Amino acid sequence: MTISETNTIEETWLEQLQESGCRITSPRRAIVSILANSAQALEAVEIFDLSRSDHPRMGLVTVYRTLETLEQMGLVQRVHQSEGCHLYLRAPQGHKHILVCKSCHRTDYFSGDDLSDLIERTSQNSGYRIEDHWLQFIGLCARCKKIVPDDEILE
Amino acid sequence: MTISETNTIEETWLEQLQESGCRITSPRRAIVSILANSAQALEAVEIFDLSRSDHPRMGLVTVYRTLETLEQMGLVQRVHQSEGCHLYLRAPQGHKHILVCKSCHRTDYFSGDDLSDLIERTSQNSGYRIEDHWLQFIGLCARCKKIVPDDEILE
DNA sequence: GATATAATGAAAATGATTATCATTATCATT
DNA sequence: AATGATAATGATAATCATTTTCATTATATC
Repeated sequence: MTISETNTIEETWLEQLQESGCRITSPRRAIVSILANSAQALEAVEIFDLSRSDHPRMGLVTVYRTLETLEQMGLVQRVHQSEGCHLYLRAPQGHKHILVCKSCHRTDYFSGDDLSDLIERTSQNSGYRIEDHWLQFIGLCARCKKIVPDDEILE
Repeated sequence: MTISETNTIEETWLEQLQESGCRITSPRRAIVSILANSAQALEAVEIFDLSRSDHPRMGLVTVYRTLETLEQMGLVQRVHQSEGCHLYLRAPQGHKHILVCKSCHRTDYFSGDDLSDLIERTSQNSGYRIEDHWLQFIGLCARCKKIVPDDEILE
């Protein structure tokens, strides 16, 4: 009897790291594990704090370095905030756009837009070579919406 | 014979500042003058440097404070960059989206999209209350495109 | 198991932005 | 035009996120 192996995201990431010539180290395992399993966009320092429960010797610098590596490999993407630091999020397959809760940093994806026409048109009109775009919605998720009632003024 | 007064953006901004209960000071004049006349999104420190040619005693802190005031009044908007600091730009009338040159920070506006349907649909599907959105195109303007040829790999 | 070297983490540096606070300048009032 | 209340300024220091440096440690290969 063969036990069927379920490849978790985590394992896949570690394999990809290895294939890119990176060594598999325990700090990397810890960081990968957190990011691969979080539905929430996290700050570097949050990853640092979470990882230290299992891995007390973790350095914040290692978190930043690993994030950089994972981002370059396309496994993690940054989420931009209008203020403060970046958030980091497991990247979805294919290019999707993000919906971020500004209160709890929960993140969901949405699609259904197609910007390619607009990009084409805009680059023709402007003469720019458009290389990248951001489309990000910011708001309150269903849960946080309840805590902060509708009629309350938010800034 | 009456001389017709042309209200420059600059004068309009100063009036608006005054109407909001702010005092008109010479550092503010200098900062307003730079921002009202720039077609380019500027860093705080660039505004600082530019202003000191006329106003050598300018403080960087004053630049930040004035930017905050002008942003709150809707006269200036921030341009987000994936790395580094914010850029600040004279806000267009009405909500338009921005096209930023990542080389020279020249900025143009584009419109022609309508996200309201997508926002409506997405907020229904997700349960989020969407309060804000960013749509920003990043690339090379016509001028910088020439300097960096098409076939060169950019990162 | 030994070895080359990639990765780590402690400490310090950096760069953008914000807070503090004594001094200065503006503007409404005399 | 001078006065005075106080808004604004700017020098300095603080903060916060991130990066650099470098001696030490751990990994994958021989």
